[in-house]
Amino acid sequence: MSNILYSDITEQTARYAKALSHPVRLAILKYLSNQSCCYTGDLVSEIPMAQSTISQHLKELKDAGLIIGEIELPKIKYCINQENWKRAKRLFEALFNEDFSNISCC
Amino acid sequence: MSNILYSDITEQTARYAKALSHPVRLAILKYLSNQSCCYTGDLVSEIPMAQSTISQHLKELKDAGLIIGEIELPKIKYCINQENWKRAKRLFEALFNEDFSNISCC
DNA sequence: AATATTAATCGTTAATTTGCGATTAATTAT
DNA sequence: ATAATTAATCGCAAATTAACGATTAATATT
Repeated sequence: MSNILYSDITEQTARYAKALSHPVRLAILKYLSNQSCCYTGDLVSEIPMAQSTISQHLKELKDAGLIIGEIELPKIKYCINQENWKRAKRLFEALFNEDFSNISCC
Repeated sequence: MSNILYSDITEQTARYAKALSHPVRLAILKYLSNQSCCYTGDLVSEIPMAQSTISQHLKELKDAGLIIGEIELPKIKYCINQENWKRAKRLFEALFNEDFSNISCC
C-alpha cells in the first residue's frame, strides 16, 4: 500500500487532496459549512444524486477524516471534523507556501 | 462531462485537488520548487518509477495547468505554471476560509 | 406486532487511474 | 549516414472510483 517512498506529510496531503477532488464532496463540505451540521437526508434533497451515491461520498470524507458522523437514530448528523480540517488547511498552506513565485524560471 | 450542477469554482478546485492527489505528483512539484525548473530525466533519477510513469504524471500536471513544459530538444524543461499555481492557491484558501471553526457544532 | 423512516451496505456495471515495457519521434553527436 | 540520447506515446493489465438500484439494519410510530 504505502511504499516507503514519501514522507507522511506528502502522503497525508495527497490523501486530503483526493478527498477534495470531487465536486460532490466539495458541495457536501460547503453545505456542512453553511449549516454547521446536517443529516444525510438534507444532502440528498440538496444534491441531485442517488441516496446511495451520496452516502458513499460521505463515507469517503469520513474515511479521510474530514467529517464526523454522529448517530441520532434514525438519522445521522454530520459535521466538519474541526481538528483535521485545520490540519488539512495547514498542509495545503505549507504546500502552496513553498513559494515558487520568486524563482527565476523559463 | 460537466453536468451543469457545480460552479466553475467548485469544478476548478476539484480539478486542482485531483492533480495534487498523488504522492508522485506532489514530489514532482516539490522537486520543481527546489530546482526552479528541471528536465524529465532529473525526475526519473530522483523518483524510483519507470520513465513512462513519470512522463504520465507530468502530463497530468500539465493538463491540469500546474506546470509548463518547454522544449529544449532533446530535453524538455518543466517549470511551475506561476499564474495557475497562484490561482490554485487562492481557490484552496477560499475553500479553507469558509471558516468552520466558529460554528457551534456536535 | 406491523409499518414507516432513515441511511448504510451490497452487488453490479462502466469509467478512470496507475504502472509498466516497448516503441516511436526528434534531435545531437560520431 | 549512423548511432546515441531524451522523453512522449502506445498497448496492456490490474486496481480503484463512481454511480445506481435493491436490500438491510436500526429505530420510531401507529
